[in-house]
Amino acid sequence: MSTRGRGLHGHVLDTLGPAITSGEYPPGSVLRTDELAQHFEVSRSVMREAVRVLESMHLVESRRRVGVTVRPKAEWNVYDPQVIRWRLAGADRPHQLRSLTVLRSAVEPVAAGLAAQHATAEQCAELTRCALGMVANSRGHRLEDYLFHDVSFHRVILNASGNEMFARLGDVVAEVLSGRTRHEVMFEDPDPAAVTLHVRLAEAVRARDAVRAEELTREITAGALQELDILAP
Amino acid sequence: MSTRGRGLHGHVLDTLGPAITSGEYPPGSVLRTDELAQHFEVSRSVMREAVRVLESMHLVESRRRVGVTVRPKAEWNVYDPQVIRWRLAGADRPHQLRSLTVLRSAVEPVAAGLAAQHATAEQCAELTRCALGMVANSRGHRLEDYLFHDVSFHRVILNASGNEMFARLGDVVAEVLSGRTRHEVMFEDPDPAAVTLHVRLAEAVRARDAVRAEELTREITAGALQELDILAP
DNA sequence: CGGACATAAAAAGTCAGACTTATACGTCAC
DNA sequence: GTGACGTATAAGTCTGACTTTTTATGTCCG
Repeated sequence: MSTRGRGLHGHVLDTLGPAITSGEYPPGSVLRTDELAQHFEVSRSVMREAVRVLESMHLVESRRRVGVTVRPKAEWNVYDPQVIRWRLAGADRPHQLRSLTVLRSAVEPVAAGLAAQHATAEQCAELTRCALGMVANSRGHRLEDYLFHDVSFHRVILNASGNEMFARLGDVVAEVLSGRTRHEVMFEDPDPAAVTLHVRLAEAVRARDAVRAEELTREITAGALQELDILAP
Repeated sequence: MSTRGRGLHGHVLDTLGPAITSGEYPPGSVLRTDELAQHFEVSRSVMREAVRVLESMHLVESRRRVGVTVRPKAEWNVYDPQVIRWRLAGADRPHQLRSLTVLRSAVEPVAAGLAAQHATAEQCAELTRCALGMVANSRGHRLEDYLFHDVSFHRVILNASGNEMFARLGDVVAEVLSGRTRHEVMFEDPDPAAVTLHVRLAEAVRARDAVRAEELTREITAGALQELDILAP
């Protein structure tokens, strides 16, 4: 999923990216292009392309006579979906998950308010469909199906906000929600209260009630934060 | 500023990036690596590195036997600082400015609330210093100095939130604020009400009053949005 | 002993050319 | 019309030689 046959440099990135974001090469580490090329058994040209990509993510800096140095974490492009995926797959997954959930709690309520103002009839319908799907799969350990509708729901909200910056967070939200059910232990059925909130949110958007939509979303994201505190206090 | 001597491929990006984000090569356009290399008078290896970077930003997709095709705008990594800069420098600057301001209005209030809880004594002091600097330069067309303190103020808030995702938006906010005074016409001195809000926000953070900090920031960002509506309704 | 300056080495950067591989597209047979 | 097949095309890869920049070293002179 992450690396479709993007060629050799993609394969290198799949190994080197996680190695850097996981701290295996801590900030300040110096890598040599030639050595890396040998290590990965690729040509220097391929290795250079990979380094260029890492450089564009501000993960590393390449300087003559010095080598490729890993940049401090604070400078990384942490909004790059690829970086997010690498970090979620690595050691500081819990930390990253919390950061992203806080981000959600800031963005989604505002997005929902805007969605209530700008959603098309089609988007309203889709929203209702997702909410119903969540209800239908909220019992009996149908976690995968529930997740699918949950993700779709939030994607529609973000898209309907009409703000491109919000819309592009759809993948992030999907990643966070998926992780919750797939990586973290999730034996029980989803919280019925959360399901109800989604249904009411769909109604609020359809009713063009921006204030209520925003407030309901605040409750949803507050729940997500609370859930994190329970899992990893 | 954007391109420190990043080598030839950096120069190519500085031309090709804006050309794509500005719509000069609309989505679906097909470019050929060889032709581009000739056009920019660089070797294919350099051109390939540039393409890889554009690919990592999801601006283009490179496929065998087809070429390098420009991806639809909806797939671009719009959080990439480089992409943001390119777009702010191009034709849809107003649109991008609005998107970013809406993003600010979602993120900054929550960040301020967290800052009130987590700011160190040093950060509180820095915040007060910035606020005072804004006051001191709020009259007499000292726009550049005012801007400097304004940007610093918001950076400190975002950093003090303790959330890395928020912290990384410091550059974006800086870009938006700078643009407001430097690109958009800004004859008059800043709104005294806004200055007061910043002073009160610094106080709220120092007093650890998260609710008030959040509310004050909401007023600040609401003002920024309103300002946009006046300039480009 | 110490600072200025020249020198050398190291690593990234650049280029050119040959070769490989995947794939879109056209052709031909059925 | 449909399917199999061949071919042309453009990206992908590799290699080796060369250039450029930056840093470390070492020497000479004060």
